[in-house]
Amino acid sequence: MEHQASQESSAGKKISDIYKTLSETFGLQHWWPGDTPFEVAIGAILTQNTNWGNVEKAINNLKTARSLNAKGIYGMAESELAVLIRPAGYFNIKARRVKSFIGFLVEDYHGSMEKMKEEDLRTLREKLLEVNGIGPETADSILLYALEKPVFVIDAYTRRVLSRHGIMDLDESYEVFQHLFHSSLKKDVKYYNEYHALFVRVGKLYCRPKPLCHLCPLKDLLLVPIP
DNA sequence: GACCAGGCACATC
DNA sequence: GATGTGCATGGT
Repeated sequence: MEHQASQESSAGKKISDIYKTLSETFGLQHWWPGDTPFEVAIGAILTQNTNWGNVEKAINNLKTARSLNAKGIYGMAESELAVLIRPAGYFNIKARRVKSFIGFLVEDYHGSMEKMKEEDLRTLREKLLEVNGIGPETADSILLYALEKPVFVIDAYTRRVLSRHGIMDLDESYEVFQHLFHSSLKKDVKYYNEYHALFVRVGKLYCRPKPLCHLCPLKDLLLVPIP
């Protein structure tokens, strides 16, 4: 028990150190790109396993069609939506997922992200996870970036960075990764927002499947040999 | 042409 | 519970 606690706090310190180095290196990230909570939520679904540049094209198509709102998408055929979001890839799957989310938004919150924001956090997260096409990362992205709830988002880059530092196993569960952040850091929306954005920034540059650790600003914090 | 991208659901063992 | 597979466009 004592051993576990000291392990956890040492991992916790590394979590704080990594944030410090990343923020000093890269500065503010200004995430999430999106004009409204609704746009951020749709973007969270569209960006699943997809480059953000492609998502922007899809979002722009929705804007041009004056359909980037709950009513617009609710009244649209799934096939029509698929055509608009085509650049985001997996367009048939994502059209269904966006439709599922809109259905939930309309039925439970009258189509209002403001109303959704008033929901109890734990309840809302569970309900989001029930929606087809919304898994833990998408749910938490919506909670943090659209609704400003203090929930840490775990993504592929976060997993890779932590596993390469020997802090976590790559295939550890989402919840275990998330718990490490929740237990180590002050529960603060701006902090969580910035930290996750920094993971994506450093990950894109240096922590891809083929890593460039020798160039990474985190290399001095590595406690394991550089691959 | 290969590799990668801010995942998820579903089938199967 | 672990592991494998389909989904698809567009940039490097």
